[in-house]
Amino acid sequence: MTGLQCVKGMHDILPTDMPGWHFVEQSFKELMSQYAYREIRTPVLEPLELFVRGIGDATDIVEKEMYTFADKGGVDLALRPEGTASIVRAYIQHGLDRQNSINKLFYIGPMFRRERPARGRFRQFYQAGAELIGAGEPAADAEMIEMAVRFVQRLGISDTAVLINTLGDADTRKSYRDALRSYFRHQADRLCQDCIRRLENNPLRILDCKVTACIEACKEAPLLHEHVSPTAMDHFSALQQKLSLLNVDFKVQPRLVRGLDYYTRTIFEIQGGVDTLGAQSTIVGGGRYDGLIAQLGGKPTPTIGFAFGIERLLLLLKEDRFPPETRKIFVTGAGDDDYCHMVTIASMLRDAGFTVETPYASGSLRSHMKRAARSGARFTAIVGEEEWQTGCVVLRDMQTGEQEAVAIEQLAGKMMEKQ
RNA sequence: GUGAGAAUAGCUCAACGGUAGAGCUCCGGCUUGUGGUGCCGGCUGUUGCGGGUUCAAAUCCCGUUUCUCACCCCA
Repeated sequence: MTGLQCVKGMHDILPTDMPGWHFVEQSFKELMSQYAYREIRTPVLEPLELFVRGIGDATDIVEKEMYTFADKGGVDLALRPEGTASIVRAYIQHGLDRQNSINKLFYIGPMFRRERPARGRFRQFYQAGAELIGAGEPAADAEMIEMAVRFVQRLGISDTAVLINTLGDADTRKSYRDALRSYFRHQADRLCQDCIRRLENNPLRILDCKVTACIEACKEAPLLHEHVSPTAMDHFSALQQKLSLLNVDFKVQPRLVRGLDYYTRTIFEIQGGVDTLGAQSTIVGGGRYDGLIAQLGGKPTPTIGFAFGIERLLLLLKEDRFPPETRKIFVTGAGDDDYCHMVTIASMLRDAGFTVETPYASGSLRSHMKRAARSGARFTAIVGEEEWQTGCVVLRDMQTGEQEAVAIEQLAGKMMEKQ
C-alpha cells in the first residue's frame, strides 16, 4: 500500500460499488420527476462570500470546515460545503422567479467539508437534495416531508423515525436564545465544558447535549414553543394536519434544533439505522429558510428543502435490492477463424439493445465459457463455423444450462422472451 | 480540534521476539466444441511509512500517515 493514494477523507467509488449508487440516484430522480421537480447543476467552486453570507461566520463552519483558497486573481473561493446556497445563488442570478413564481429544483453532486473522517463521513461526499422556492404555505412543508419519507421508503429502509419541529420566525430565535442564555447562566455549574462554551456560541445546542447533568439542567429550561408567534404556531399545526392526511407518521420533537441561523419555522429529520450508523443516525435533514434569499440579495421568498448524503444512506441498503444486470450476453466463436462471425453477431445484438461481451484472446472454447460465466452474462451465444454455415448460433442459458440452436434473425427475440 | 483502537497477499484473517501462512479471489491445466460444483498446479507481500531496542522485530518502544470508534461540529 505504498505510493500514491487518495487525499485524507476522499474516496474512490469503484465499479463494484456502482449498482448501489445508481439505485439511489435513479430512485431519487424518479421520485423528483413524479413531484415535478427539475434538476439543476451548479459549479463546485463558488465565491467564498456566498457561504459567509449564507451560512454566517458565527460558527466554526466557514473558518474551520470549508476548503477555501485565494485564486490567482486574488478572489477568495471555496469548494461548496452544501447545495442550498449555490441553488439560491443561481436562482437569484438567473431571475428564475420571473420564469415561474414557484421553482421546484433538485440537485446531486459532490460537496466538501474538512471534517474528521469517519465511517460514512468523508471530506468529499455526495449529497442530493430538493428545494421548493416560492411557496410558504404549510402544504409546501407537508409535500417536502412527504417526499423525503417516500424516498426513504422507496429505498427499502425501515425502522425510521420522522421528527419535526418549528423554530418560529427570525425574531423568535433571537428572543429564545436570550431566554436560554439567561436561564443557563444560573445553571452553569451543572453544565459540561462543551455546554459552557455553547452558552455563548450556540445555546440551542445545549438542548441536545448527551451529558446526563446537562439533560437534567434542560428539564426546566424555557420552551421554544413559548416564544413562537401564534402565526407560526398556526403554520405548524396546519402542517401536522396535512401530514396526517398524507399518512405520514411523525413525531413532534420540541428539542430538535439546527446549528445555522437561517432556518425558520419548520425543520425536520429522518433518523434510521441507529445500530449501523452509531451517532450518525440522521439520514435526511431539512427545513424552511424563508430569510435566506433576501440575505443573499434576492427579494424575500419563502423556501423549504431537504438533503441527504448518499454515502451514509448506502450503509443502510441491502445489496439484494439493487437491480441485477439484465440483457447481457457473451458471444464467442469456437476457434480463431470464427472472429468475423462472432463480431457480426455481437454488433447485431448491441444494435438490438443488449450488453455484449466477446473474448479477446484466442483459446479453447472451454476457456471462453469460463470467461462467459465470470462475466455475469445470462446467456452465451456460440457461433462456430458449423453454426455460421446453417445461419444459427447455439444459445446457452447460463443459469439453467439449457441450450439450443437458434436462427440468427430470431436470436434477439428468443432472449427477450426468456428474460 | 480532543480521547482511544487498528494497519500483514487484490479481499477476510492467522502467526504475537527465532526463515511470513491459510481461505477466498485471480491465472493455467484436467479428450483442442461447453462455464459456474470437483481435482491438480501457479502468481502475489520491502508485514502502511520512518527511526529505536535486540544476536534476532510483523511481534517491543517512539514518531508519522491512513482508517475506525466516541466526543466536538453537523450546511
